[in-house]
Amino acid sequence: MEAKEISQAVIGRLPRYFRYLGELKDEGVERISSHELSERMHVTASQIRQDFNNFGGFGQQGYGYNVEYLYHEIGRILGLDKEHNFVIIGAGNLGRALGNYLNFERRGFVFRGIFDVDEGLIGQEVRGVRIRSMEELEEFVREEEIDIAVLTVPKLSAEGIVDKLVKNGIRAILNFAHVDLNVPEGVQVENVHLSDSLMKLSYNISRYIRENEP
Amino acid sequence: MEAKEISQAVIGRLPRYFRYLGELKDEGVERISSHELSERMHVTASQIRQDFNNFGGFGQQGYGYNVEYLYHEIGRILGLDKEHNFVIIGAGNLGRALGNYLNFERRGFVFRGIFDVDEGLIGQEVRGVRIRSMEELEEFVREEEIDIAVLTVPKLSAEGIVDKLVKNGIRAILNFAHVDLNVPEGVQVENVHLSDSLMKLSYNISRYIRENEP
DNA sequence: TAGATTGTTAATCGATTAACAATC
DNA sequence: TAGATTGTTAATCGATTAACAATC
Repeated sequence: MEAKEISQAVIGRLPRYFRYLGELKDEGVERISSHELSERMHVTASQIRQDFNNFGGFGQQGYGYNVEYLYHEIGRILGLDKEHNFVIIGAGNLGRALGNYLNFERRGFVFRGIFDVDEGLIGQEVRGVRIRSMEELEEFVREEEIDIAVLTVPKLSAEGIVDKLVKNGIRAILNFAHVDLNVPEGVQVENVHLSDSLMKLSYNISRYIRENEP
Repeated sequence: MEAKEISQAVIGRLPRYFRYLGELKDEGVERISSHELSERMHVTASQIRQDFNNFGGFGQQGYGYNVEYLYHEIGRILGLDKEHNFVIIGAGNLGRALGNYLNFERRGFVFRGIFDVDEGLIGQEVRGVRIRSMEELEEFVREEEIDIAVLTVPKLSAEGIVDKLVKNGIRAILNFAHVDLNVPEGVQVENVHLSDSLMKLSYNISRYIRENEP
């Protein structure tokens, strides 16, 4: 069924569908047509139907989609029915904030460990998880079957840490370090480059001013 | 010169070019061809030339591109030659961490204020900036000519705050709240939806396992 | 000048939208 | 059954890549 390659453009839209369907579910909505959903999400009904049909038919002609069922199915497609153990590497301001913020246990993401090189931080706790020495990282990732590493370290140390993670079986990295990571295929990377986001905003501000406030 | 509309796909690549050119500059590299840059960045030389040519010819036949000049020009295109005042709204863990982390003064992004509803936080400082009451937000944005708001508040309060920001002339929002913001055209939004990023990783992990570890 | 490499046009590829027959 | 809406094929649009003449 799920044989042919799905484009990342489609994957990138799944979490948003999942969020809207969750809201509909909470509102007690039982069924929804691609047209109604398209109005709510500001995308075309055609795209919605194409996207869903990448994974097989979830709807019913003349009826639409059952919200509860579709919500559940998209969650399953996203792999949210499985648990994912994650660690945070770098217990600076951002790393500790994410430890408190990434509270996605109900989505199956379990915060298992946090690491830093700074002796002063080691032993402190973040949401009940003890900050460990970087020395323990490799064994921990291997033994505790960590899938995902959230990387909040300076760019210069990133590459070395990534090598260690890869060597010990990491499957994915959420990268906040401002470098492009080199990983073998099979290791997934999502970059969160906040300065890039700010620069895009800056460009679009300038463009808007140039075009509309001459 | 910069008349025709540039696609967001191109804009999205500019910060990365900017970063690589900055590195080349720091390495003392004087000139680079689209082919050399393509090898370094793992994109096609053709795309590089097309992208740059959206903004006019920066290169020279038979020579390539002057690194220093191109770096400077892309910075200018991104609007980094202008100052952008920003505030952070929500002084929770994430907001405070970003106050310390978004240290982009040298890129022209100036941290001017941080706001929260929590009486206990008001008066504390984040990188020398005092946490203010949300009551002061509207006047501050208006009087201090704030361009950019970094939004780290619970999703339920996001929409109300966005209205206030828009009313007082905000130009762009970096949105960490897990909702789609409704803004008039002319207000730029970049979303940083960390749970969406985790879900994409989850999907790609599942897919890789399904296809390669049957 | 000869060689290199851009700027730019043309070809290809992929993603989005439109249309409609199938069917609930 | 008639009406509604999907699933899917076809048409369009836009973005990427290839090719090459222009030119430094």
